[in-house]
Amino acid sequence: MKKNLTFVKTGTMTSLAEENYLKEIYKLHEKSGAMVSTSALAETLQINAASVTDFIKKIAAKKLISYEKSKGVMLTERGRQIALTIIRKHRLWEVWLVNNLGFKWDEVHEIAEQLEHVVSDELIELLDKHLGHPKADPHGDLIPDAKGRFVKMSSKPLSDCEKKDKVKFIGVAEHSNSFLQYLTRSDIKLGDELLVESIEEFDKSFQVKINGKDRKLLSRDVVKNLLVVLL
Amino acid sequence: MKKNLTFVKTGTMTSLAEENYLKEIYKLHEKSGAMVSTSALAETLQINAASVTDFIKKIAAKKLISYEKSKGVMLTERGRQIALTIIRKHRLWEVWLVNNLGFKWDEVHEIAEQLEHVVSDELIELLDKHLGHPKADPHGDLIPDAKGRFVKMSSKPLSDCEKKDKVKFIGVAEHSNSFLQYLTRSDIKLGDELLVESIEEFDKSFQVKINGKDRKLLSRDVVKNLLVVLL
DNA sequence: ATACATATTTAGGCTTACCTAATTATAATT
DNA sequence: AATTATAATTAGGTAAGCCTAAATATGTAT
Repeated sequence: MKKNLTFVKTGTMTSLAEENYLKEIYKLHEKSGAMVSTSALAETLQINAASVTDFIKKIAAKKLISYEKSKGVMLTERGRQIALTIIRKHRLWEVWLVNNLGFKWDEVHEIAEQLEHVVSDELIELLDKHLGHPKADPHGDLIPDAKGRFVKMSSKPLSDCEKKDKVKFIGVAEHSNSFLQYLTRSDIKLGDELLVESIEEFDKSFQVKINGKDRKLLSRDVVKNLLVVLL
Repeated sequence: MKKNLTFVKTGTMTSLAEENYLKEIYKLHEKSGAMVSTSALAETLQINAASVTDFIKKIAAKKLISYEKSKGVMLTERGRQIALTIIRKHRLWEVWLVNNLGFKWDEVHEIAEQLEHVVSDELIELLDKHLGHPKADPHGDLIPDAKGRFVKMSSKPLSDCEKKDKVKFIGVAEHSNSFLQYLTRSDIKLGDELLVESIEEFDKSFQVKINGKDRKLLSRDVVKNLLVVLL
């Protein structure tokens, strides 16, 4: 069998491009709950909308997504399973990069985007074992198991909390480096305990006490993106 | 800047195909010491010779190799540095796969062939550190440092040894799974001490004592592919 | 309901990295 | 030196994934 040095895998295999499309469709669907539009996909993938239309027609023909012309796309069960496999790999690699190699949580995304495409079931299961079967990545995003199942956690944005609520910070809704770096600079880490001391009516900013020590003022944009569970 | 989901990197970047060509040219040159022929490259890369001719013209134009029509190719210094970077990454990943994840030495090549193309200088240096700056991979192949330098070891095939020589087995010249698995089954491991007890004149097979315990008969094909250093 | 803006698709092209078949070099043999 | 075998190259294609520009839907505001 001939090799293919460009990683455009043949036959029943999923190509790099396919994997990325499916992953982004999954993530966009998670956010909106609705069908995913061509333009939304084009935006996150940084690919021309016309090219996206082309491509989704191809993967629709492969039954990885269902496609209604001019209306958007949805993953089929097969497409969803592939997407979840990629997400599982991405998040496991992120755990490894942070916990074992010493990267910071705002440095791992790009590298994990490459590692997530490495093909080897045995590798990913051994990696999972090596890491101690983590349930979440360094940003608090849940890691699906080998069958694509999550341990569903009922977190909500801190912005949905009320005065006097005591919560645990378990994830971020926004993954931009600038936000992650803001949190690092502010010394706010996953697992921290937050007590809502007051909410400013005018701008909806939160005064919180962190781990019973530091008091901090968090803007609306910040509290909307901190995912917490009530304690 | 637009992304490229197919990993055909643009501009000054090296594409996957380029990296593989450069790596194989390096390895073939190491073996033969001479210019690398189109057909030899076609053979190891499992790519049609006509395609190879095409491709080497492209990377010659980029000054990664020097190419003399119908005579073969050689790496330029720049090409050599890229090849060594890929080899460094490949071997570091192999160490990780075997030492940290528990793979066997005959199971890691394919996976490392994928991992070697992940692009991140910081990743590879942290991996190197994490592994304790290993000097060789699980097959005894030396790992170049970040600048492409080797700690040159003067090993030779066991077949070049004489009766009564006491040597240490430090690498393999042949990397096929069947050979690696043969060694595993025969319980011959890197680091073992071998004493040449006798050499059969007729078929050049070796009678050796391993670690002062087991006595084994090794065929000419085997002893030619065991790399050793005199003790 | 019509007009306008925005989103989507169609049509036609391009590049990378491959292929086969045909041609031309090079090397080996008589 | 001429023949033959082998290796290398040229010529002409292909598929995957992208692009731009033009055409067509869809949704919104009047």
